[in-house]
Amino acid sequence: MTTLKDISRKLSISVTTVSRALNGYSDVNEETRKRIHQAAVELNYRPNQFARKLVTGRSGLAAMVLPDDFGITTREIWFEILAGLSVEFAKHDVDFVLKVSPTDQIVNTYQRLIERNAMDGFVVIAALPKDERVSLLARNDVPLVLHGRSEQIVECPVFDINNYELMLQSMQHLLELGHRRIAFIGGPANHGFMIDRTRAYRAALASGGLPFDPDCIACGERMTEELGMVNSIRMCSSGGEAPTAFVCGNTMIAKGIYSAMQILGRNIPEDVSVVAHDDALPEYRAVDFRPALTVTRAPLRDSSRPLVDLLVRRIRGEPVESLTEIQEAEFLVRASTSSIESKA
Amino acid sequence: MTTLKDISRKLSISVTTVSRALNGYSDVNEETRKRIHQAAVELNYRPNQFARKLVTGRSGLAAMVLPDDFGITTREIWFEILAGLSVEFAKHDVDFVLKVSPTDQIVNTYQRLIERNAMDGFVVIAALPKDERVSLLARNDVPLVLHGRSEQIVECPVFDINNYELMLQSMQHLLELGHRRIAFIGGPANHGFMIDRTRAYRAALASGGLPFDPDCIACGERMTEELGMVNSIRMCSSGGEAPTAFVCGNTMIAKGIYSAMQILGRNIPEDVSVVAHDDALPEYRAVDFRPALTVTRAPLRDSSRPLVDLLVRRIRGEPVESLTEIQEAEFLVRASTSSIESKA
DNA sequence: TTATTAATCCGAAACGTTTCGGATCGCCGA
DNA sequence: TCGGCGATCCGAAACGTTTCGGATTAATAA
Repeated sequence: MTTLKDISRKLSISVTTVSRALNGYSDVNEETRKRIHQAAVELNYRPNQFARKLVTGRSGLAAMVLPDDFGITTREIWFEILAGLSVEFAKHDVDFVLKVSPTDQIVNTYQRLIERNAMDGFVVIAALPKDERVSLLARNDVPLVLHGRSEQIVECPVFDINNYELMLQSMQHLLELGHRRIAFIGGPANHGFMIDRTRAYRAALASGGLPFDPDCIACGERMTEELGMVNSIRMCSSGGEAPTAFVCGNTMIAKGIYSAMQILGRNIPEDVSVVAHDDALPEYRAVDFRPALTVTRAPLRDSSRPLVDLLVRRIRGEPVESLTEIQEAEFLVRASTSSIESKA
Repeated sequence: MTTLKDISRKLSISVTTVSRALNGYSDVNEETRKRIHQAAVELNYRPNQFARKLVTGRSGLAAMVLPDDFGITTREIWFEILAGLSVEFAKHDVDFVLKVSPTDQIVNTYQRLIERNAMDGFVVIAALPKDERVSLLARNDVPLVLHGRSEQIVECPVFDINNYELMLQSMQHLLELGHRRIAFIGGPANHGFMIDRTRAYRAALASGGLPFDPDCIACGERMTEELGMVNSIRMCSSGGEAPTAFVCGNTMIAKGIYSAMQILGRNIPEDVSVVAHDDALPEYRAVDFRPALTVTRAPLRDSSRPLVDLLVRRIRGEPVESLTEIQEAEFLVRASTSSIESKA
């Protein structure tokens, strides 16, 4: 392993100057800088990040800790997120460490990690409105980036999609098509994104002069096909008036609804319209649904980069105020929605 | 952050002694050791692993690098492996870093990691008979543990299941039931486990006095439902004699065969028997197949612990000879296999 | 009594960086 | 001639450990 001292010796230049040359300081002659760089590549020099950490305090390590029961989502989605983060972090020369912890031990795990003081920062996914992880990290002044907004006033970078707006779009689309009874099958009620979407759902109903019916909204810890299937069947076969349209928290839920409607003998879009939010894996293409699914789209895959960028910039010391990014979803009208009139 | 010096100051004991006390050296009085330990917990001391690395050379970091196209398996399986490794490594106080790399860049990624000299070791999954990753790591003297045996003579710990034996068991079971035409639908032909299983497949055929028919064996890069479906249909509907039994590389392939047989109107186990190797996720329970699937079982989940143990021991300097672990699979006879006579 | 030994302890160097606070030198303007 | 300045360079300290090679003391053996 070659060190600064090796270069220094070879060139008869002080270690200080070698260090400063390699780190791009201005007080080194352009000519010597060149010689130093050349020697560095010749000797295949790689800075020792541990020595560096000792003096700068930065380790080049970032972590994510996730619950061993997968929390709100599935193995596949987690993997997608992990893989994305890993490659994005690598671009900034930071190593991504993965911690998996029993769900009831998550906060302890964070606590230990903070005490060890080895990570430059954390990415926290699916923030709750009041999130213990977030407050713990913030309290200890360790950088984090949040996916999903948190109610807590906390000084940290945030990346999120505009959940309020995308729900509004879906609803307006359905309202314009003449739907008067629109159901919403979403995700875990306590999560930020669900709160936003629910708010938008109610706002849209109100703007359309429609009442809010608790029977037309369903939440569930896991946003699965099953959730969509079970709840759409319930809504369609209970005593009340059946919905003519469904808005789904994701495409799996939509898939469940597709199956349910087939079972019930109702056609999409003639009898019921379906809209979903699509943040799904590349394989689960909403466009491959039959009929093709109308969606608001904001692929999960696209969130790794902004998340990592924000965290890295935070670690570098950029002021937090500049580190918020809210992404708008695309709205893609396809074949799963149609005007209510066509039913008659 | 509290350091050795803080404890040293508080107790008026030299840093040296504090360090030695905490590391369990014998040349420190039992009484002072107690005082030091107590002070350490009072001050919430956590050793700085970076400083430690600088002098011992060990960082407490282990890594795995995997291809961004998932290689032979799926997101779900990778996640299962990652999660298992993460929790097992945590038990040894090592952080698990995940690297995802474009498939054609894998070796470069390793190269860079080796040069940076930051990882204590690597876990390498699905070893090829001649594996560039393995030889690269071995050549540079960096510890690794192998899942799956490699043909290369290489000094490294290995964990594997006994692929030869489990295939033999499945085949003997089918032979005893009177099957004479047995197909094998497996995985990627170049992988160690497939080589072993194919060898056992042929050996079993030979021991039963049966010919080897290339039409009765199918390999595929990805061990998916589709692979099982497509190949079993092909084997059953081509000109030749249809197999009366299938041995499958995993349970997904078996699932594909189940679907295929349903399409073809053949019953399991009356018309065809099916055996699979089951290393699957907890949810894909072979026992839930209808009819329940006969399997050789060795859950993937159970491999994290031995893998991590072996690697950690290697890093600690144990001699490699003692670091091989071959696990036998269970053989679970269920309802998907039956005697060939029952067909008549 | 003296040499030896065992039990404890410690000073200082080393690991590979970064950075603070100068030092040197040539040149310019006054 | 001299003070000052800009451009380059460097020594030394610091980060928090571990470890080598003793030092000290008291007990034991000769």
